Amino acid sequence: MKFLDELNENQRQAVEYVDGASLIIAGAGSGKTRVLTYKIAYLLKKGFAPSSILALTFTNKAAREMKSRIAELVGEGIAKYLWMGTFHAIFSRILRAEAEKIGYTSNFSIYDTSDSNSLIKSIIKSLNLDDKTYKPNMVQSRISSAKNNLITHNAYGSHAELVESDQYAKVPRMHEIYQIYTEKCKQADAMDFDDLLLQTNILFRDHPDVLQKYQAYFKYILVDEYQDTNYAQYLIIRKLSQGHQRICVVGDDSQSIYSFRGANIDNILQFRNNYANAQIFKLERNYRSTKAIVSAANSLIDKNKNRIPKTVYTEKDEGERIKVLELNSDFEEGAMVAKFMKEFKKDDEFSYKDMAILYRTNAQSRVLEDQLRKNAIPYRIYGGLSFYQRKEIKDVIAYCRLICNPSDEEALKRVINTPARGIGNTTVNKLLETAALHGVTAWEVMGDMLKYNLPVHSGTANKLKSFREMIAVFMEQKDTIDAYHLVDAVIKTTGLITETYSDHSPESISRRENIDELLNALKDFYEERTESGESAMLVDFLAEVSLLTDQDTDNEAEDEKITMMTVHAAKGLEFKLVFVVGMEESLFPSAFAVESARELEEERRLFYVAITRAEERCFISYATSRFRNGQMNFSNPSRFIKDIDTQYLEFPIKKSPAERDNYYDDDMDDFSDFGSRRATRSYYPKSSDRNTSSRYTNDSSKSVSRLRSLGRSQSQSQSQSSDNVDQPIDFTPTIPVGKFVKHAKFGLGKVVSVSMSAGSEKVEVDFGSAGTKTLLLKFAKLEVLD
DNA sequence: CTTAGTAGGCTTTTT
DNA sequence: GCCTACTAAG
Repeated sequence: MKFLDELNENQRQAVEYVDGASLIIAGAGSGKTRVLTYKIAYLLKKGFAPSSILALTFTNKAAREMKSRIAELVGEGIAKYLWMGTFHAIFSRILRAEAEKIGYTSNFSIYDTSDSNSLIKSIIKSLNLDDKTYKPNMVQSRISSAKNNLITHNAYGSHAELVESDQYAKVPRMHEIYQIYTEKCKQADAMDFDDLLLQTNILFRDHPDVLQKYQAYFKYILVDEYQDTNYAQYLIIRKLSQGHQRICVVGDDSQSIYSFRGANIDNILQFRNNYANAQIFKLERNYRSTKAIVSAANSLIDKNKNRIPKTVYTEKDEGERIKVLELNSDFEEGAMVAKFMKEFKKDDEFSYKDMAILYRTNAQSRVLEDQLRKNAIPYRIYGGLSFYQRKEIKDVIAYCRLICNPSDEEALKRVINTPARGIGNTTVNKLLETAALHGVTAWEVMGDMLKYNLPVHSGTANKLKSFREMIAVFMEQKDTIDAYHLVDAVIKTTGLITETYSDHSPESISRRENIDELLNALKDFYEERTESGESAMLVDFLAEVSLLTDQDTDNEAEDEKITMMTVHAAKGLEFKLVFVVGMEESLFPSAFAVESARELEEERRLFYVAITRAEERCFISYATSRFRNGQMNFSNPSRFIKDIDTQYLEFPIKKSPAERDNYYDDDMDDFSDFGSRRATRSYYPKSSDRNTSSRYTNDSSKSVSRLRSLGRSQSQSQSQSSDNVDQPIDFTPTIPVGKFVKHAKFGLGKVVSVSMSAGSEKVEVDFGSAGTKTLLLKFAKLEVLD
């Protein structure tokens, strides 16, 4: 087979082993996707029918890309029969086919995170619980992690550990909430994202015949990004592969960064224990980065204890060392990054599309953005609110959901008064209460308000009636009119778009654009489906759209723009030049992670992911002060910088005072420039830019507040910099970080950070149970202990 | 019932 | 600082 020649020895062995379970440990940049695609092509050549191969990925995008690459190897006609998709997409398909076996209809709705959240809120309220104690988000994540670990609401109550933990967290009625939540979902014929995996497990557990059917059907199973699977996913594929053991999982334990979403790194670490005769293949040759970058990353990840031993190497040139930058503030950090980018561009070393800024949190993007705009550097920000999470889009989808599934209470709640039609909260609550009282859906109550004694005035009753009639018309049409034309009618009839015509605010314009974009997507959907002879009805569209995210829509990497995104979002991508910014304690690693060794290791892996995105050059920067949550914070360089072997680092660039002054000059220039922000946006004309609408709409207010903060921080950093001119930034603190100190009131504590503030030394001390306090050294009487 | 104003909250987020 | 989600007045 010709394409096997394009693989190295390890890759080829991994591809050719098809007789039993195998684990492919694929280091960063080791050609993982290539191995996976070639392996599938190999399986096809070996005689496996495409429809007998199940390949699971974590994003639709990954699935689509892999499918098209396989199509190039074996032809579209064959590739299209592969079962390739995300866990959620594939198993929702199976669940729809088998729905009635587990008490659902095949049209079940999929509740997204905000639907779940809203449902949980209403449950907490109905139980008369305090939502300060029972925080909806907390409840939601508890339920989610229970589901990820396949603990049903029945099992929850008898799970000693969970019950105890709930007692401890002062939320003893968690179990009850979970139970009602489950019932409500079922009543609404709705599954949340976690249900798609949980219910698949329930289906396989309670219906051995169904399991057997799929076991026999899927003759080879492949899983990508295996390090990020959770227990529910692990068990599904374990059950499916039980008989033949023809399963191949691919992943890199060093890049496991999604434990907060339930991913369990033990799945990959314990693979050999779970699959007795598993073969392990290690892809250790990196084709992406220079030696300096690979070595630096290796020395970093080596500090993690919990990992599968491997040594990533590269045959590329040594390359430049990683440059570490120290700045006085987040503003200067942005300015410095912009400056470097401009220089690289000017020297023709890199073009903008080869550059990326990676950060730990989305909130960091603002300052960077300002600096880039100031320097006329075009950028694209990834992350933030996705297209499908925008209000107007969710409204349209909610109408669709209601039309296909009248039991969908969350959809009903969302659209019943959107746009405003005089059905307010009081009415909606009465409606829902009456429905609950009679054990029927709100939709049924609306159908016969007299029968259910709905306590509303005749005017309100008429409004409910006409709303119901409007929806009922669409319900009758949903099987005869295609999705595109139906949704078009929905948007017009319901008045969703009408209200955006009346005013010409940027909000309205952006909302209308988004709705138009959705309609375009629908049109494409309709045309593609019609062409291939597939059904293009509303239910078909909904089945797909509920599992779609923003990651799937865009792909204009060709644009000459730099990329800005969180490190999480950057996984799987590569750039010639990478800036990893905000390498500070409490930010990266996140303050949430420093308590636990396990979480700290995950943060280190995250940093590993960040560095290994770089092909040629990598910069790491930290600021000694930063605006966070509206106030100035002082911080120390991240401990992770110390984890990198210094021989691969180039240590701080000390800025000359003159150079520093330049930043302020730049800032001043910008004051006159702010009014032209709108014009600046023409750098980024594509409406598919994420956040377009939110940024757009708040533009003026934001620039005003931003201006204010700019002015404030400037005076602050200026006074600080004048301190620093005669007092170098790396002053020797009176009490070094890490020292134990004793405070009269707070007791024993440990120095977390030391910084200069307006000429005085400021220490941050962790007093354990008394909390972390920031103290000015000249006031706080601290006793230094050895 | 709608709206404007304010209090609280806050990592990461492949589905 | 910025966003959301709830509360008080129209």
